[in-house]
Amino acid sequence: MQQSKAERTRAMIIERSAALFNVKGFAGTSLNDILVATGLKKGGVYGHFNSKQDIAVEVFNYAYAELEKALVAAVAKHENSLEKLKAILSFYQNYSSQPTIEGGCPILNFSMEVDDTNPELRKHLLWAVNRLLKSLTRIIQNGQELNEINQAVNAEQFAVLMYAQIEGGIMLSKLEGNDQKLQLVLNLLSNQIEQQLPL
Amino acid sequence: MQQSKAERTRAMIIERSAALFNVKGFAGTSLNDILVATGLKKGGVYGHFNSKQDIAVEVFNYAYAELEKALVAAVAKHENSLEKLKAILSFYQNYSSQPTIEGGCPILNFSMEVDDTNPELRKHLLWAVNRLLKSLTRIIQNGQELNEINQAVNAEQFAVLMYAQIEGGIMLSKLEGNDQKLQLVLNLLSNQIEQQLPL
DNA sequence: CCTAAAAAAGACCGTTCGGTCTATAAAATA
DNA sequence: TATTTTATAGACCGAACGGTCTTTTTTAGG
Repeated sequence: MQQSKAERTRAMIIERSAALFNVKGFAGTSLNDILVATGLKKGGVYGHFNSKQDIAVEVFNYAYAELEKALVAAVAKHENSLEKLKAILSFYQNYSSQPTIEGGCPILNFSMEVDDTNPELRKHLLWAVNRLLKSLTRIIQNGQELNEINQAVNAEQFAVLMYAQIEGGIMLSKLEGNDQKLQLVLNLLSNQIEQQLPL
Repeated sequence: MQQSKAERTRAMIIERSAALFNVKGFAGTSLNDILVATGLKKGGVYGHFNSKQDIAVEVFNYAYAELEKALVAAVAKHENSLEKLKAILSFYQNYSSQPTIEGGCPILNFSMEVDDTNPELRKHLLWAVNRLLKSLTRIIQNGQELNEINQAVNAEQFAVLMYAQIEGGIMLSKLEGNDQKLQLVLNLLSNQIEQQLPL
């Protein structure tokens, strides 16, 4: 047994709490919700964390890591840069019905509540969104270096556009309760990729 | 004095509470926040509303109405359909620095918290987002009827794309604390309009 | 198996939560 | 201006909030 009991319990608390925060938000998730989800009592939880805020930070980091892991896995299956970008779209095709964490995109969910009110969590959000945008930009830039993608394209701009569209699509789908709008946005994005990126 | 005291006070409560809910969210806004913002005591507020939930619903309707009013005013200045669409982009250029209600787009803000947990408020959100998308679609369709916009364009699809991009841009700008990303998205959207919509 | 260390239980804390109700104050009407 | 109606204050409620601390239980090492 490599992992200590404490480490396992701590990880369990984060995993079980992730869906709570992602669905109900920071203010909407109570300590009692966490106790119910984990089966622990207050003493058991506060032995591993100092505050609800601390749990939320760890939960976001975990939720983002899961998202990134899934994205990296989807992208890694392909060699060609355009295929990599398409793989990201494919990943999001199933996303609203099978998100990595219940409730949908953690960046979107956390950012709407947190930006104005919670500077610590905001730091982590900024880190995550920049990391995602940089990875996206890098895929496009690599494609340009390998002569798979048109040099005239502004990689950073296209990455932002792509990301904004996906998040907007997720928001609409979440609100409407079906993935219709997200599928539409992803299809249109796929067209944009095919029309604008190739040499 | 046409408006009764009650009507004025009720309106005042909604207006003063709008920024609270829009910034801190439903769960994050307490009754006490509302009392401080309005200068009233509980008796004074609960004489006009039955619950915090009721206030939130009225606040959202008010916030959406303000947004729509501003959008309609911006669009009405132009005759040409393409100009109308560009006017919407211009409106959002100043949006993150000067939103109609503090906190940014009420649809985005409310939808992220509410969809999973608050069916009554969700109804109003769906109504608002559909109304906005229909108006956008209608502008494009009118442009097609007047031979200002290419018939080959799918009006509904373009409206969704445009809306998703704008909301995604707002989200990024809100998170980053500056309107850089929103400006970028709006510029790219402007290019898309110029390249795809004309005859 | 025994014991020291670690983890979890659960009682307890003050505060704040959303909401109710009665008494008072203010506004509208006659 | 007198009176009735309406609006607001403010005390009050039980429940839930996030968080602390002592005691008990469990885990792990010798």
